[in-house]
Amino acid sequence: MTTVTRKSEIIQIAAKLFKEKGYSAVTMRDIAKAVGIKAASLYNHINSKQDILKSIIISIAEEFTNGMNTIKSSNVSSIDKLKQIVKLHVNITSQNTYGMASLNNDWMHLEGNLDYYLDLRSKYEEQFRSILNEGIKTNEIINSNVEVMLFSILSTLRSLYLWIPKKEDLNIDELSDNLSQVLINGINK
Amino acid sequence: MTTVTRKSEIIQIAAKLFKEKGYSAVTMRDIAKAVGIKAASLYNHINSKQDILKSIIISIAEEFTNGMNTIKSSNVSSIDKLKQIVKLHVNITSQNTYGMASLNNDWMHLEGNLDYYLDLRSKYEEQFRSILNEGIKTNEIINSNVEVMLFSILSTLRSLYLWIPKKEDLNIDELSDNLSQVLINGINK
DNA sequence: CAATCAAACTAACAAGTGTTAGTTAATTAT
DNA sequence: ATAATTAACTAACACTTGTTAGTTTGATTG
Repeated sequence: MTTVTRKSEIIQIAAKLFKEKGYSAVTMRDIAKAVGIKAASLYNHINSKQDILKSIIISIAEEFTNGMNTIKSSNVSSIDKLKQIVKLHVNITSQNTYGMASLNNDWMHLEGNLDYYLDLRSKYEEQFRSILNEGIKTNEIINSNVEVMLFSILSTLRSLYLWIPKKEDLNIDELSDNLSQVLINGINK
Repeated sequence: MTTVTRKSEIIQIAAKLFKEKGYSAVTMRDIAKAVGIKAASLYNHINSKQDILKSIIISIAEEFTNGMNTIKSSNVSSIDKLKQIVKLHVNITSQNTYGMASLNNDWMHLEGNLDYYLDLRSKYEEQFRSILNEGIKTNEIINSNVEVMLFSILSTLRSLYLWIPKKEDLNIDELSDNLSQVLINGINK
């Protein structure tokens, strides 16, 4: 049984505001008003504004790290690993579009955990890159510029938080399949 | 002869700071210090912080609108139009990576020109969409989910500002060709 | 019933915010 | 040479910022 604490409620509401205006433009009074209490009362539940940001970003970053580790060590083709990465992004993003906005746009405002976040991110990209390289070696993937392929796919996946909320009646599996199709096979007939 | 005015210098420096920390987190004193003067002196050249943001974003948005209009009315295949759109993004972004960051991340902080910006953006997307639909009709493009294709390509192009600065010895034409290849034909062998 | 505690409140703080007013020195135009 | 302009400065403003201290209220527990 997962109890919805007041703290988690505050963090969720803050994430929504952060998505709309960015971390720096959102004040503690903004968050308090959205929660329905006074700014000072927030401190009965959270330590600081910075701590809210950390709670939002780090947990998601670790989800991605864990997901990537699982995929990396799974015994399937490189193309199938890419499809699983797409699924990973669609799943995490659809469950927390607000948080994904903070992760994408406000990571530089992390104070005590910036190095840790950057470390997770660069390792994630490195594992992604090595999956592409392996696919080239096994002749599954075209021998083109790896950085361009990585950039192209990752940019799309990282922007999902902007597009998923627009889709009413979202079918996660259908979206994942569509995305994989377009990202892997292109749009050319 | 294009004279580099003090005003344009301030706007360029501000854009760089906006890219690093976002509009709201950058203070007039930050900008002044980077320029090498006092905050109050900025007002001899610009009207307000908001005006700096407007100068950065609107000019770029209009560049995209003009480029898209030209492409839309050109007499080439849909695939070639897409290649031209890729070129348009690479060209504009490589000339102003700082400004592109503001356009992507700080557009919501536009005060007097938000509606105008949103109008340009939605019309741009609409024209992009119609090029894809035409390509489907002429059998150049797969008859898959248009929104997913649009989202996928546009997300990649909009993220270029993050990746272009990392490439030393950037070859614009080579990057455009590589990107077109990946976006249109995918990475599958 | 008394004691405890969680979670709200009011009031205030020190620091930082964008911006204005007024001044000064150096350059340019008449 | 004098006037006008440009672009810097100092000082200050009204307001907002994140946060702390101390208090009150209502529910829960012994």
